[in-house]
Parts: sequence; C-alpha cells; structure tokens
Amino acid sequence: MRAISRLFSISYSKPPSCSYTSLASTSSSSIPADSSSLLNDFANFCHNRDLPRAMQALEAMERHKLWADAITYSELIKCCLARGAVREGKRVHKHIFSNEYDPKTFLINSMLNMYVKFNLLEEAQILFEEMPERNVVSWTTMISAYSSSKLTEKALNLLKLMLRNGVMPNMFTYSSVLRACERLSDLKQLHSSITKVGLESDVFVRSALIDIYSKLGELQEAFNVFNEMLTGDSVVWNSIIGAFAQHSDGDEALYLYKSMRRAGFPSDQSTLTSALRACTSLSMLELGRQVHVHVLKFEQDLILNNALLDMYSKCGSLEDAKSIFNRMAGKDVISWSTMIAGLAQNGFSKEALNLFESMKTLGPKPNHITLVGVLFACSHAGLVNEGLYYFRSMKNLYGIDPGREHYGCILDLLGRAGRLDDAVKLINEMKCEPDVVTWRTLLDACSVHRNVDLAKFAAKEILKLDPQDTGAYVLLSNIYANSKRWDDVAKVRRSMRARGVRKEPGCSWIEVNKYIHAFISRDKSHPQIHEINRQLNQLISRLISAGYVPDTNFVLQDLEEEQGEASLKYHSEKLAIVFGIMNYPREKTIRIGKNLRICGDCHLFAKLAAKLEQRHIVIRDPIRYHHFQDGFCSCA
DNA sequence: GTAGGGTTAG
Repeated sequence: MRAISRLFSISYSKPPSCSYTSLASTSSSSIPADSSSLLNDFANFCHNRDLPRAMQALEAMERHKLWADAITYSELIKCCLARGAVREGKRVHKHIFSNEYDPKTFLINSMLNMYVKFNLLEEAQILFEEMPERNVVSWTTMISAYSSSKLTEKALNLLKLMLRNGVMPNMFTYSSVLRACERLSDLKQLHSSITKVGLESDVFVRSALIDIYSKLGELQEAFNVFNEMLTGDSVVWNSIIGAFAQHSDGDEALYLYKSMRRAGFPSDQSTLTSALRACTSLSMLELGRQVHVHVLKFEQDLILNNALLDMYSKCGSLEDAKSIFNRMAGKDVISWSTMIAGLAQNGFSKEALNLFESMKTLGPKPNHITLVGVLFACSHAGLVNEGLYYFRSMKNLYGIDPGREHYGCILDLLGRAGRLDDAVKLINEMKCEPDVVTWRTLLDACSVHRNVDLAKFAAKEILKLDPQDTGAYVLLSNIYANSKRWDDVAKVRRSMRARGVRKEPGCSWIEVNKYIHAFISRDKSHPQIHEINRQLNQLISRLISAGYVPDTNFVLQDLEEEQGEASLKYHSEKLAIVFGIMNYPREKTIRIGKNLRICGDCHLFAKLAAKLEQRHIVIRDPIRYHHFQDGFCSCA
C-alpha cells in the first residue's frame, strides 16, 4: 500500500507523458510507467474501497485522458454506494459519460442502481431515458425503484412498456413489481403471467406473491400459493407465518411456526417476531416465554425486542415488559410507545404518564401513536384535565394533528366522567369524519350513564355506517334491558333477525400446559365441561353467601329472572376462570383472553372470585386489561 | 448490474 501511494504522489503531479490514444495503440509492454501505474493504482484504490484516493486518481486520469475498464468503474460505483457518497457518484457519472469513453450497458445499469439506492429518482429516470440500450436489468431497476417508492402506476406502466419493447421480465422484475400491487385485479393478472412463464417456483416470486395477497386481505389465496410450494426457503415460510400473525390468526401462525421447525428451516428474527405476535394475539404467555429463549440469540434486534416488549405487556406481565424495556440498548419511538400503552392498558396510568415525561427528555420524539397511549392513560385513570391538556397541546408541542384515535380517547374520557354533552360537542368539532369506533365510544358512555335517547342516536349512526354491526345491536338492547324496556329489546332483536345479524358468541380462552382451552357460553364440547360446571355452581353458591348478586341487566334476552341468571352463569369467562382455578396452583396468575368486552356481571364475579379464592386473575378483553386481586380491578 | 419476510393504537 505504501509503495502504491508513493508512486501515486510522485508520478501524477507531473504533466502527462503519453495520451490515451498512444496507450490504446501500443502494446501493454510499452505503456509508459506512470500511465500504467496510474491505472493500476486506480484499480487498487477501487478494489480496496479507498474512495478519496480513487477520486484523486480519477481526476488525474482525466487530465491524462486515460480510461479504466468497466469492472473497475463498477467497483468504484459500489464504493460510492457503500459510503453514501452522492457527490462522488455524480462525478463518476460525468467521467464515464465523457465523449471519449463509451460505457457498456451494464455499467450504466450500475449508475442507475446507484441513483435508485440514493433515492434520486429523477436522476435515475433521466439516465434511464438517455440510455442507448436498455436490457432486462435496466427495466427491472427502474420498476423496482417505482415499486419501493409506492409509485404503483409508474411501476405497472413501465412493465407494460417493457413488454411492448420486447424485453422479457424475469423473476427479479416480477418480485419487484408485485410489491406495487394495490388492486386485486392487477395482482391476478400478474399472477397468471407468472404462472404462464413458469416463474412461480422462484422463491423470491413466491414470497412476494404470498406477501401481497396477504396485504390485500386475500389470506386464503396467500395460503394456496404457499401450499403449492415445491421449492421453498425460510423467507417463504416467514412470509406465510407473518401473514397469519398479522391477520390475528395466531393459531395458524403458531402451527406453521412449528411445522417450519419440523421441516428443518431455522427460525430467524422475522420468524420469531411473527411467532411472538401470534402469542400476543392469543395471550399465550407461557409459549411466549419459550419463544423468548430463542430470541436471546438475536439480542440486539430492535424489532424483535419491541415485539417481545409488546408480548409481555399484552399478556399482562408488566414485570417482564419493564425489565426488557430497561435492558434494551437502543429504544426507538415504537419501544417507548409500546411501553407507555402497555402500562396504560394494564391500569398503571400514572406510571405511563411518568414514562412519557421521561421520554420527552431522554427518548425520541413522540409520534401520533405515542399520544394515543398517553391519552388512553388519562382516560383510564379519569384524569380529565390532564387528558384535555395533552390533547390540546398535541399540535403545538409535537406538531401532531389529532386523529380519530385521539378523539376517541377524549370521548372516552368525557364519557366516563359523565360529560355526555361535551362528548357530543367534541364529535361535532372533529376535523375528521366520525367512524364506527367513534360512535361506539359514545354508545359505551351512554350505556354506563344510562342515557337511553343518546344511546339510540349513537346506535343509529353506527348502523348507518355498518348495518351488520353486532356490537351496536347488543349494546342498545342491553341499554333497553337495563331500563326494563322489553318491547324495545324485542324490536332490536327483530331488526337483527331481519338484517341477518347474529350476535358473535362470546369466547374466552386460557392457556393450560401449552394448550389453549377455549370456552363459548353454553358450549358443551370441552371434555371436562361437567366438572367445570359443577365447580362453577359451587363457586357461585359460595360467592352468593359472601354477598354476590348476579346482575341480570347484562342478559340480552327478555327472560324470566331465573332463566336470566342461568344464561349469565355460563358466560365464557366464568367457565375459563373456573377452569383456571382447577388447573393452576394458587400462586400462579390466571390469565384469560376474550373476544368481546367483559360484561358487568362477569366483572363483578371475577372481582369477588379473586378475593374469595385468593387468586390473581387477569382478563384481557379487546381493549384493555383487568387485573383482579383482593376484590379490586385495575380498570377502576 | 436488478428481487423477498418482522414491531407500536381504538
């Protein structure tokens, strides 16, 4: 290296002793020493990725009218790319396009690729249009650039143009353009072209197909592509596992995760992230802990750690979540937001707000999702003034415009405080259109504060937007039942039948010995159902002697009081609680997941059962967590 | 010289 640099500094400061033409016309043995060593040095600098010296040599070469070979130039371009050296890259472009050099297509493709990677799409586009000759790589590079910039139409049009120019797309082209699909019709068309030319067996194309079908909500079609797999690799597995995990089919995702391991494919960061997400959606803490063991290999992976953090907080194990959070070296806005939301959802509102305060000084800039967690903490703890303060200062302090989610939290906050008029006023002031969730929040508040007229209004708004919304019918019917307006209850039920809406059955589940045991109200399919019912009856009798009065306001149907109690008695969460008591030692927390919001009677039942049985019970409904202990619940 | 999979909200 030292010899080269000495040569370099001595010879190139002198005027040229030969020209490019003389070089070209003489045999290599007769090239004057300083010219050939200049080219040699240049090649060495490029191969050793010594950018500053390579650029110096490049200047000297231009003065001497010397040109290197295409391979060396492409090395130099790679070097610019690796260092993010945009200015140098453009300089190389100018050098190569000088009048006395005729760059080959593959070298221009390298330049094209460099501009794309630097996200200089305009430069790339100009270069692409000026190229004397475009091959499959040139077209694919541009299509890929448009795809990753979400310029869907441009990507698809360029593919059409490519075909019209008689250039055959290859697997690179298809796997690039697939990402740009936003319409199912485009995807179907591409898929059939891919099959026609026999490229569906390429693993890149296959994973791209799975991914895009899943993103467009066609999970079954994604699964079909996976199932036709004769050729597969771990990314194809990860694509399908991720698809199920993201569509909240944790069961299928975990089944595939196990099959993947059985098939001998090692799991990596992506696999484990999806596996954790699946555990999260199923509230499978114990399995999540087992996945955690495999995560240790990838301790530095931020996304994986974020997923772990989320798993522990959503599975109700805040101690584990906190310890992960504290141990994480690089925390991004997602880590902070996840931890804040986790604390808030589990009822630790003050801690969530404290963490937000430290984020302001120690962490990254909060985003709109962080603020959802903060406002949720306020609404959860009934901190009306704090909530309104954060809500009003969002724009000024963080430049975030409040969205539906933020309005939703504030609606919930006002609703819980019984300020229904203010809640309605807020809906009228919203900058965005209220959606089903907005109106349901109001409906919930009406249900708590027994405002039948406003409830009717909110339910109507929901059904205008979604005539099939089961929740609205059920809530409205419950509110009527609360006021013993049985005629109205019957009217709601008739209307449900007329529109073919069925109440989604309540389902609760609990993990025992690595298996999920799911219960549906009145379902008799569990092998131990008789024993569970027997123990449930015993527990209810003990609770009644301790003062429990079943709250029949939560019975959907117009039933005689006694029948009503019977229907309440077999609510799925009660079955799951009893099953947990039967199978868990006293010191172990009983954790239950559930698809619908917990009803008031089951909430009371869980509080009293936790006290009487001296158990810690955690129930996670679709929105928040209820930690029952000593006759109290964290949800206040 | 061109291509693929993962994390936060109601």
